[in-house]
Amino acid sequence: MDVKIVDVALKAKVSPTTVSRVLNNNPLVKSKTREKVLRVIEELQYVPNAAAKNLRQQRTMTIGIIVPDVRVSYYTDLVKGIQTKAYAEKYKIVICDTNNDRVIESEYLKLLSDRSVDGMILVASMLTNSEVQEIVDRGYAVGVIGRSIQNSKVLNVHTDNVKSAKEAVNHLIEQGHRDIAFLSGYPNAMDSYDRLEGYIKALKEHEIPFNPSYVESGNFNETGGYEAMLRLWDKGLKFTAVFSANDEMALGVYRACKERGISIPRDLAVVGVDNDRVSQYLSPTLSTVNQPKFQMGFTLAEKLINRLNDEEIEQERVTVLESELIVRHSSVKA
Amino acid sequence: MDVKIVDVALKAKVSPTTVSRVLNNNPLVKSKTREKVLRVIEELQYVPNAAAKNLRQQRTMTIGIIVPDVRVSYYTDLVKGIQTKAYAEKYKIVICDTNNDRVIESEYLKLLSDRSVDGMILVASMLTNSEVQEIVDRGYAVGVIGRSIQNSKVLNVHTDNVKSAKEAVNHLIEQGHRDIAFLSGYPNAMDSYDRLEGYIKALKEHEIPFNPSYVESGNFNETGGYEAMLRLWDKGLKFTAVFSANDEMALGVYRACKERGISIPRDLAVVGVDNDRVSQYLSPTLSTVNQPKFQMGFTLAEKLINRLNDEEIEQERVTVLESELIVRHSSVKA
DNA sequence: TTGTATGCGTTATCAC
DNA sequence: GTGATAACGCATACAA
Repeated sequence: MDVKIVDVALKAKVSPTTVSRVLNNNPLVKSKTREKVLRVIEELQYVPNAAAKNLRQQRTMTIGIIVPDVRVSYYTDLVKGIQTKAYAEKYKIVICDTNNDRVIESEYLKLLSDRSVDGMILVASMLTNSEVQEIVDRGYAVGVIGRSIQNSKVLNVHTDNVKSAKEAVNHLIEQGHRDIAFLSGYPNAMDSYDRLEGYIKALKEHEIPFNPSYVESGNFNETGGYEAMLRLWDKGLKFTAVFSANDEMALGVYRACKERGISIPRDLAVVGVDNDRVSQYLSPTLSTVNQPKFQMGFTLAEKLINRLNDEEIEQERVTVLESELIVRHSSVKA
Repeated sequence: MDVKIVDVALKAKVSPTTVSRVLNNNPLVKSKTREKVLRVIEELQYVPNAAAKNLRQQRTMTIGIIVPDVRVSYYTDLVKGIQTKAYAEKYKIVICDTNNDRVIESEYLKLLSDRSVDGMILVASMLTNSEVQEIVDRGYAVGVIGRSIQNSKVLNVHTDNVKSAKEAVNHLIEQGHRDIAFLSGYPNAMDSYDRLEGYIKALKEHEIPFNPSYVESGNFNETGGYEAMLRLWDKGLKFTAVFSANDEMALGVYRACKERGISIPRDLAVVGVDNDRVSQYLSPTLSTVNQPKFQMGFTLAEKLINRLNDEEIEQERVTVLESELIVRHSSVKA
């Protein structure tokens, strides 16, 4: 089988312990010995066995990430941020794609709770609080993005969704709109909830009555956004603008409009959230609230790793990053 | 620490061996014993330790995937296919994003060669043949997408790139174009090479002389495509159509055209490859060669897993799947 | 500065 | 049907 530490030890005429010390940069080793060992390691192409190391050290230097769908650029931008930090800190990442399925998500959680990861990052998770709680209780470091959690240990990074949603809706109102629909995401997603709150606040401030009929859920995905639009129209509602809780659903809005011959922004103004990569390629380009996705992932990974390295760093459990409205063509009449 | 197999054994008044048998569905166990053990496992919320299991069994039920950039939908569609099959077969996946950097890719390869995975899938790899060879020699099952490899053991899935490139260029010629530029990807990528070949063949068949000046490399990414276009124009070349070896680079073409006030398809016809998700949202919509990305990933994972389960299944080392030209608006004048 | 002995938690082998 | 024991490959406590 593979070459192992004793093979190196024998050839270098030292003990396995010494080889281990060299591998782990223990400064006690005499530099001459170190060189000799390193030479043999090179010669034999020795690579330490991960399973043995993990078992012995009770840690795997691996972070698990559970995301709804790796094809959605919002999630992959987060992943990219996470993995950039993880890589810099010598951590590996395991990615689990739940396909937007809460059952699969539960199974993955179980799968990861076999100590194959040291910590987990749950993105837009649909798990129950008690499921998350249990993982924390088992001693895993946990971070979440896109959901709230009542646990005082779970790390979290988000933007001020209430504020940015308010800004987005204010922008629409300033463009002269008063009948504004809202497409929400998963009901239990914090992001979704907060954006609804911002939407309502903006209306209130302009003394526009809030009508719940104008709110439809699109589950954060393209198809959901498409179907939500059809439902809104089928109710016979009149509205001249729509605020979509994310850009993915806005894609569905575009599709629905195309089918029904409705012109954006002439007949319908659209604003999304995320600044998804696609949004700049749409026609018209989509006005949206930029989320610092890479930075969010990076920051959360940083905190998680700090905790794993149990450095006694004073760090906030929750980080709030800045988002900003990007006005493009979908919300401004020519 | 965690509850372990002996804790279960003690509480269930059996030996660890029996617990292990229950966990691994060994039929020898008396059903009454099995039930008792399962009850205790449930009570104690026991989850077997992965590292110990991996060490003992010399396998991890994990597949490593190395991709250039998880933000690119071509790659994530492949990943989705791989992970769907892997998940069904109880395999986990580790994803490594090289950020299009061959040095990082090498490091990841090293990282994964610590037996933390049983097999690897390399996507659009920039590794040398000998690097790949070494991994194979170490006993890892290896599959590749988007590169050729001289090794008789490496699994591969691809489409007929020569044929589909020829089709795409024929389509442009049929639209009346004779001066057609070609944007290639990485020089050593098989996909890139084959698409160039198809491009040349199509020209030859229509007795259009092949001029190497019309070929520029864009390294398969948006920026590369953009810069390649500028280089082509700066050479003072005249051409009315461009065939881009993938859709990502076509995005760069769109950007360059926008900047220079060149209208697609009126002044320049464009055809890409991949049927990237973005391509249908572009304006004009992008004509492209559809690649069955999900199926490619799925199929490769299937073969890899067959090999890992060392079933003596007779299977082809190389699979060729069908691709098809999708004509949209970027290549047809109104 | 280096080496010896032990154990991490599981499963495979063999005996009962 | 079930159990005792060894071994997977490494890092650590302790000894020298």
